[in-house]
Amino acid sequence: MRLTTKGRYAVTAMLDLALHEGRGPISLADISTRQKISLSYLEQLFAKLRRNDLVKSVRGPGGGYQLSRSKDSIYVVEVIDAVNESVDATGCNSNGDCLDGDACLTHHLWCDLSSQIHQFLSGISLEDLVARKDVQEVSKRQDRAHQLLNTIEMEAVV
Amino acid sequence: MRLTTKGRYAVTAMLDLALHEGRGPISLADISTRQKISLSYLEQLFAKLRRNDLVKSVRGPGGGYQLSRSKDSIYVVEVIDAVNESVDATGCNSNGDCLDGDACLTHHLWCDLSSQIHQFLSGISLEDLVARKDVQEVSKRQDRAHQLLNTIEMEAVV
DNA sequence: TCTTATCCGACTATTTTACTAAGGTATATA
DNA sequence: TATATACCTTAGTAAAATAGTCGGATAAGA
Repeated sequence: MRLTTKGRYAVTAMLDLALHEGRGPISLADISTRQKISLSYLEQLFAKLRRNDLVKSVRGPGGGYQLSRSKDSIYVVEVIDAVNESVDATGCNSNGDCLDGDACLTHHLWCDLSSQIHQFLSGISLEDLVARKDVQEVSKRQDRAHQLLNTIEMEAVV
Repeated sequence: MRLTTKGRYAVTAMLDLALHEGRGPISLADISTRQKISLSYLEQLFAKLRRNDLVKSVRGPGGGYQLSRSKDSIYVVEVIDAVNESVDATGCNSNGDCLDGDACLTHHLWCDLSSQIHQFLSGISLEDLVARKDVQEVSKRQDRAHQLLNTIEMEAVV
């Protein structure tokens, strides 16, 4: 089992989409600056998210990504699964063949832990996260910083 | 956060100790054959377990390792911690400085997940595991195989 | 003193992570 | 139709971690 920046980035990016829903597609460039995630890395992650039907894309200028379903029906566990970060804590993908085809001493313990984690993460939707106060506060801060950056850019052009 | 064979090996080895308690120290060679874990790798893991006061060692022939406390006061989470496998799911060690010194959008989610996992694993002692039916069955199977191996070895010597 | 076993440090192959680079493709707008 | 935007794809890569191996030192019982 691993839970690293890959899965965290994916969930963060999906939450960013959920937070900025309703104003048309969101570009990866926007997510990249807001969440400080490398653009090309985001592209790789979104390729997987798209293949797993979690987002849909719009090409061309003004394009970007949108959630493919309503945010109350997308669960954190799906996002993590989509980028290949398994939530399985066993060494045998829960097959029970961890020690020469048989279960190892601690097989059931890791099974229990896995279902524990799975249950937790499959109980939290993007909607749930959007509704959280701490998320809203962080998001507000990020939006302010983002707008400020845009303003400076515009002035530079002029 | 990661939970790989390192942590699983450590817990498995500690459980092996707990299961064979009472007949003096258990050698790593025994654990190695029973649990199919490389002896040198076990040595590395037990160095850490010893430094964390989870086991005590007896050198020389007939020596080996014993639990340093009673098995009902050693919890799975301690064993995993001892071999440096963090149960923390955040990217900032729960410091909240994941994004330029501030919390990232999903910081609190990973905090919640971490405490969820921590709570689960700190609620399970070696005693609890020893008492489990599935553990006892696997252990019996392993002991039979182990004794058979010893018998064959003795005959080879003769 | 020989054997058994813990101790200890250094070394290594393999895998994964978290990227970067370098292109190509589709489409809205001027 | 030109062009800029933004998605899409593949390939490569530095750094870190994993899962070991190897060689030898130390301690204690037979």
